[in-house]
Amino acid sequence: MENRRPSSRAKAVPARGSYRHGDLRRALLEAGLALAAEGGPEAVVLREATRRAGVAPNAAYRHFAGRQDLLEAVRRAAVAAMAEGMEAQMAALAQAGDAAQQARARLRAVGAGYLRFARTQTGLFRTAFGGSFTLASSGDPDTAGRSGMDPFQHLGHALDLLVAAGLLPAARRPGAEFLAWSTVHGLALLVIDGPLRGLAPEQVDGLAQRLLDMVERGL
Amino acid sequence: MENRRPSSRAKAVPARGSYRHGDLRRALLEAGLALAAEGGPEAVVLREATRRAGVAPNAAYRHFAGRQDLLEAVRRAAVAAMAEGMEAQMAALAQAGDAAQQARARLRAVGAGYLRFARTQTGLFRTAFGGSFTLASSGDPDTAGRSGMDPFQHLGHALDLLVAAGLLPAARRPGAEFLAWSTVHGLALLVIDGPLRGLAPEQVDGLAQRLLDMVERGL
DNA sequence: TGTACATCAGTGAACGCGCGTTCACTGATGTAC
DNA sequence: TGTACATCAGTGAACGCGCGTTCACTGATGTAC
Repeated sequence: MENRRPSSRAKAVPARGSYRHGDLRRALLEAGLALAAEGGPEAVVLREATRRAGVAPNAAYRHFAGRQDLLEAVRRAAVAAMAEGMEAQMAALAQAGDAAQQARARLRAVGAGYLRFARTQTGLFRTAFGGSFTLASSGDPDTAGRSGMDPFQHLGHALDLLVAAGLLPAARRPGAEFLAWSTVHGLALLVIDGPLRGLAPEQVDGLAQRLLDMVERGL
Repeated sequence: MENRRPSSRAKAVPARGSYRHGDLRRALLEAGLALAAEGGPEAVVLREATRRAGVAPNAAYRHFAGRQDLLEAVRRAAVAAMAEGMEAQMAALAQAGDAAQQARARLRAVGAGYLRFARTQTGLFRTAFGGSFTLASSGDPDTAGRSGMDPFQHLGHALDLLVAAGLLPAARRPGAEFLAWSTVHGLALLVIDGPLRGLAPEQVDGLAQRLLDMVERGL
């Protein structure tokens, strides 16, 4: 089952293979993601990524400007992974109920998806949102899930639906994403890095539900 | 104005001076705090602390087991500094109003103190609560402010007053500190490390007020 | 179809960096007699 | 009060570490003729 040489460009399946390695850029990115998943952003180490890709350390410089550049690419991919986690959570939603019920369920799914991702993919979460980070410029495909939306856009959309359903006064809509985000972000960090570290998943879920109740009531 | 030799133990003022340096442990701790204030926890570097104390690198090992031990001491001191920030915020409170008004004002002061500390002492905040951290064992004097309470105890106390004033159903009291903390912690991080980084202090205050409104209403 | 050439992905070796930490020491102090 | 001794805070030199990054290279590929 050895690789045949591509006649001109071929191999067909990967959009754009590179010459020697096949697709070193992708391999490095995936190694970086694995490192991030294992140990968070500071574990994304150039030399280790090249090691895992089976390549000399400096080969990375053909595809990334340096360590920082690789880390940034990994970060975007981690954000996209979070978006997909949220989408999975929303897909599991019942389609029943009126617009109001659906809007509320959607907002909760966004929050629950955030927390679930933080809990189950802690390394990636810390890479995406753990340290210094900025909002992706809207529409960056690297940070979007399958739906084409990034996590922040999902949150904004859920809040828009809440307004449309008459559950959130339009006057309170501006900036509401930051209030909701703060809340859930804070709990996520308390759970993964803070004093709530040891909590059983069910206990975390309980807290999360109360927190989301609080947001709904308070918003 | 040269130092006279102490006759037996003397120098009197510092509780327990060490022999050669005067009080190297304290000097290292303070250098560590300065480093943390400038660059957060990862800036707390043993060699640099000794450099600032004017001492050989390995001298630190007379007073700390190693880098981790120094960092931990710095962390506790940073937590205590936050407690004092909260206390300052509470001291500025009007004593007027009934118990209900006072209880609410107190909770807001705790939250506002937290956010203010995060904004004005970012490096120390990140050292205290930025990475992995655990709750101090209750009553640890190293993490307490002048009042003898640490930040978490201040929050708990404010919530107790809220219950006493009849503003928070006792049934909802258990775990409420984690909900309130999450909320404020999340906003703090969004402001210092996240997408809200560029915001003017007044805008942050505006968001903070809305957030605290939300907590009060939602709790 | 066949040969000469240009491209550029990956190589191999080496750098300087600052870090935390260990070792055997030295010399000012406090204490026993 | 005066001398001998023990203590132990701080010294000086050195370590190994893995990192990111640079250099001049090599050799498989794609392309021009």
